[in-house]
Amino acid sequence: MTTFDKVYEAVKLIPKGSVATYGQIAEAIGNKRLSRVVGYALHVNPEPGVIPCHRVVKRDGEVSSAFAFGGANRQVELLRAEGVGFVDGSHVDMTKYRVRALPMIL
DNA sequence: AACCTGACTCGCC
DNA sequence: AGGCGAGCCAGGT
Repeated sequence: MTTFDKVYEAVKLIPKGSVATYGQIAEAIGNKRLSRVVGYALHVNPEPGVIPCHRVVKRDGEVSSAFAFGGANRQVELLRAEGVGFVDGSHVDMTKYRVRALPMIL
């Protein structure tokens, strides 16, 4: 079980219609400072259709600038399709759609 | 094998 | 309040 695998596991646990921050993923796998690694993990291994990386956003709710499935705009589209609301064109309404607590990965 | 970099976050100035 | 440096892991050069 590598750190990357844990990241993927945590991301898969994000409920549909909600989003999680990189920090929350990092926290779920044991170290909140891994937030950076979380992003890199999804960057190099976006396993399309398996890992819902579009549900992962920055701490302030802004979608990442380099999205693998066709641009940040595509990510926003996917989230909207799941019922996630936005405060503007690129910021998720974190007060309503951010997951309260993400299960710890052991 | 070492060094650099990258979807981030937080603390200090 | 905004800017900068540090800390984390893996892969490429």
